[in-house]
Amino acid sequence: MPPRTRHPRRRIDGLSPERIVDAAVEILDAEGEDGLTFRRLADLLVTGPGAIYHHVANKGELLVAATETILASATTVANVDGLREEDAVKTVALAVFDAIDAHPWVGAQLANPLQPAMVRLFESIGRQVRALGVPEAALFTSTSALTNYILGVGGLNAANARAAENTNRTELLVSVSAAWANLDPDEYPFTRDVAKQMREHDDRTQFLDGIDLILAGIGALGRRP
Amino acid sequence: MPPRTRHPRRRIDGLSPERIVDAAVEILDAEGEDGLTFRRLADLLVTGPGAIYHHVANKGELLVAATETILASATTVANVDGLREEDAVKTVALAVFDAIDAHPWVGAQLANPLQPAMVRLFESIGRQVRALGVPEAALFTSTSALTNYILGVGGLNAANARAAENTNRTELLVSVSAAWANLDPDEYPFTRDVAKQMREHDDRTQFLDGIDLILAGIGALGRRP
DNA sequence: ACCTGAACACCGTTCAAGT
DNA sequence: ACCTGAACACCGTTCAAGT
Repeated sequence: MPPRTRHPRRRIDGLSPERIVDAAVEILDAEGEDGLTFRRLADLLVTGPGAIYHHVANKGELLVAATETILASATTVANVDGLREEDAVKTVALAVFDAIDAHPWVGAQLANPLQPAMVRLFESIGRQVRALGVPEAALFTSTSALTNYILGVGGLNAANARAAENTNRTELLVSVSAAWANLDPDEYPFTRDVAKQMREHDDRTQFLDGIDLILAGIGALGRRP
Repeated sequence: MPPRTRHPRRRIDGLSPERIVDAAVEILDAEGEDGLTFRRLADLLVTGPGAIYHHVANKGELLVAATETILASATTVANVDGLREEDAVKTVALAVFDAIDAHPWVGAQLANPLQPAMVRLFESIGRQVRALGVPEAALFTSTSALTNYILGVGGLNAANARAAENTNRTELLVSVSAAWANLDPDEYPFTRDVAKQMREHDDRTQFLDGIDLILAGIGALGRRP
């Protein structure tokens, strides 16, 4: 009998952009950014590396398409009505955070200005910010502040996942916290003091607290126009 | 007579980590992240690629060291006394922003958790945040929010520089603004409306306004503990 | 039209051989 | 001890040759 593989029914018919992107996401999730190569992808799709170029222009486009499949739902979720604007912002932000948490390589893609997901995120947040009654002149700044914060957290998460490829996340937090606690007390008094909070904090709560902080700032601006 | 080169006096004596890192910064500034290879670096230093490994462990360490030379002064500048805490935060943030503006490849390095410059930035900002009288429980969140925002802006600047390798910055802003203005009015009403602000905004002012927003949020938290 | 896989022009890194 | 540069084990991408 034929050996059972993890992908018994691949290639019953031809390649397609969708099939290629799905395989890319599978590799990215399992092996990280460095694991995605056209040779590895061709192996998984039971073909040669050249075949992929008939459906995808290059690696950059493949990464954009892969990011799209992960963030498509997250960046449009705020259209749910009946929420306070602040809660709608938090809902989108958290959806993006959770998507990056489950697929850390997405975090590194957010900085790509060709990434449609970033425009959708900007749009989703911007609408809520406008609905909050923020003055016209402060709309761009307010939306940018929220978007840049989300991008920054995403970038860090992606980098942390890269650094902790073989350990798990809490182990990494413990080791970073330990490193901070051992810093020179004269040069790094603040970071040392805060090392414990770093170890004990919940990433998700912490992320939301940051969003709240920026929303509070936006509220303060709105009140003195 | 011998031909004049751009580096007539290189290699009068041996290699050193400093010389290697300086050459790396020179290449990074002139040709961007992709331009830095060990072969290119060896050419500039009039040696072979293997020689570099006697002074630098690998490419990652080289990038960390290169980032250090650019951010060393920026991340410690806040020790200037006599400033309001808010102004001290803005001074450090702006120093980092200007460093990234002058050396866009630095922006992509900020997410690296092994980057000592990030710890120094966190420390510098954290001290000022503590001096602002922020409650102990909110110190980590407040400092993280500011740091993540700076990291996010840095990541975007790095990506924009990569995307605009052959055009200049204002040209890029114009083309992004045009792309935004042409988005589907039903799907992207907010982004379309804001496209003009995107084109006309001053990056530096915009960045500082975002810092002000987060500082306002921190102030609001402090007032209701 | 779609696929194949060898080939091209690169990488980062190693290491025997030189001085 | 330091340097050299060929060699190794890869990349992304192209393209003649096949179906």
